[in-house]
Amino acid sequence: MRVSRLMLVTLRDDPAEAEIPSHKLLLRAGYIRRLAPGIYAYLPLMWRVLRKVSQVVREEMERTGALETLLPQLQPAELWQRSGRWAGYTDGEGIMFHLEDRQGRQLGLGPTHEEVITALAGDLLRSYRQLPVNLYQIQTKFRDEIRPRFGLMRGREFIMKDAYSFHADEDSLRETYAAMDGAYRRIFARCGLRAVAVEADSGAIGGSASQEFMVTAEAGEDLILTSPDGQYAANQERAVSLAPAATPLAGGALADGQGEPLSTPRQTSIEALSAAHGFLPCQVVKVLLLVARFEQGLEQPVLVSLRGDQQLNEVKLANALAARFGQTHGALLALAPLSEEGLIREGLQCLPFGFLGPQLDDRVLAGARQWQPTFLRFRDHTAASLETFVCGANSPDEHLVGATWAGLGQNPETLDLRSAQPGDRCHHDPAQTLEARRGIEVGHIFQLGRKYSTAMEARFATEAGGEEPFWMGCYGIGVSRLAQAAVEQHHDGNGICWPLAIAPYEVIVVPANVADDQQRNLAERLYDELGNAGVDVLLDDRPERAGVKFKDSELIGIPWRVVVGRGAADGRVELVERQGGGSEELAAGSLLEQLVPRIQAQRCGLSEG
RNA sequence: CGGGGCGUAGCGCAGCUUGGUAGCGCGGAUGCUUUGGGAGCAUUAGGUCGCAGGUUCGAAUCCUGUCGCCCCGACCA
Repeated sequence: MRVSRLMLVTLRDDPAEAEIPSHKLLLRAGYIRRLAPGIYAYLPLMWRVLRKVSQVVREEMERTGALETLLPQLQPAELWQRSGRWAGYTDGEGIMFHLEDRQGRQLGLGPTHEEVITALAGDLLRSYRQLPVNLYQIQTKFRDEIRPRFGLMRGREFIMKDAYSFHADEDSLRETYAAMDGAYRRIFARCGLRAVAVEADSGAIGGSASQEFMVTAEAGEDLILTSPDGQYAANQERAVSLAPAATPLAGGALADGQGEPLSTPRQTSIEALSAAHGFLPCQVVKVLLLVARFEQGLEQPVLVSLRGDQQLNEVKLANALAARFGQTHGALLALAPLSEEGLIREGLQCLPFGFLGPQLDDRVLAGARQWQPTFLRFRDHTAASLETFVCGANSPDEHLVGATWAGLGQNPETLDLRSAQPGDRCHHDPAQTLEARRGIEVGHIFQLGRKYSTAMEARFATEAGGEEPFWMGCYGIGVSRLAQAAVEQHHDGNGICWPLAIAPYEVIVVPANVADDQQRNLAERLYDELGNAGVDVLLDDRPERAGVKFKDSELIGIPWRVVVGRGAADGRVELVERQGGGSEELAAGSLLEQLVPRIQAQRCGLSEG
């Protein structure tokens, strides 16, 4: 391809709309253009990158025996009602774009394809003899993100590879899950990305085991916690750890564990309380009130007790709530702090926020309009294991000292509800402490189990002659996100440094001065030879000054540059590697034998081949 | 939705406080010079100042409303 014909429009200034390096660079280098928030045009260079990434994905999926397919993006609501996800995905903060056709039928624009594929599988897969099957597709997905941002990182329209596997039993599912784990590691390595596999929360997709693949980068939206020995890595949403030990409260239990009142005027925060009376935050039990709203109308107040120095992990709490009520009340639609406005709306008295204790009486909810009249009570292990503690007295400006769980007459269900923090000790080896890194989630694999196949009555005939729902797995890769993550991980002050395996072109031939016949002719000849050797090659034939062409070639990130300049008369050219900027002069005649083997090696990315 | 910010030429911005009829850099076009690190000179095209009201002799500038976009939080490949 000739650069003069490439519709290349590069920008000298950073566009105001972009914040992170990869987003700025993709805009500046002419890879993408924004059409609306979260909606981008992939310009010709970007499309080549996306096709290369897709090709790597395809090859590795095919290698595991997966079948490529292409499923409808326009999906009937009825299908989603059968799985029970229509309401959760369209109401409230649902992310599915949905619409009504002229017949008044409800349709959704596919954010994911579990429903469609499960319906198909139920139709086509009749016998255990046909299993296992793994189907995948690469296509545009639609999600009405609350806040699209960072270019392709979180778009409302994006390219995703999604795969769905069907199995006769759980062992077969685990086998495919492991095969996908391996395929994913190869895909990211081949694309030249340093990625970390971490334990993850299953989120709205549901299911049991799940693992995310994170490209480590400063701009990552996720916080991941890893142990230095590499044995443990998890998304913070999911991470577990050992909390620091608590210091026993001096004085022990007071008033038979009911605690002695302590005047604590305006000391509404743990910090103020501790500072005023010489307590440590780990000696205090703090109480958080929330309200959980479920699909079928249930609004359940929740009282969570945590040790004062710990943070609530809302994902863990949401999972506990979904596990308890999902069957009977549908999806958890919202989980929000119980607020003063909420109390007023319910016609209830205001509560002494800042002075709440776990013994808060259910009577404060009596007469509520929508809410259930009793709290669902949980406590974190760290709070449960305190022998004696300080807590709110449930009246303004008063706390209790020397309280015990028995003394307060409380014994709420004990769960892991705390957020693991960097510096915490690890479960597998308390000598290891968690380290924090930021990551961009580029892949996620799930063992779904039988959630969808049961809901949608997708069954197969077993060897014994019975009928059972399929065991299912699903496996996603954000293809467009991966491409941008590659830029985030591979750039410098001059622009993008594409890993060669996914670069739009592998080599750019730059005649320093196209007005010079010798330079132009030699450049043309090398361009032809490289093309004939199967190399993706660009020729910068624009009548620009050399400096402009060098800058552009670096900005757009072509891995190799062949400069045909002053040396052209003697048949000499300069070979420059984008990554690192190393350059060498060599005879034009030996360019192919020097360069082609290196390109072939780099096409394998970080992997051995 | 809550909190912050911004809408002026294709892109990046100034002008607004203190109203006087729109400017700078980059980019585009033409010509000459230059030619290995985003060239110089000259000429030139391009803007209902987001939109709608209002105040005023006069509004990019002041007032009211409205729309859009960006950033921080909840969502996720």
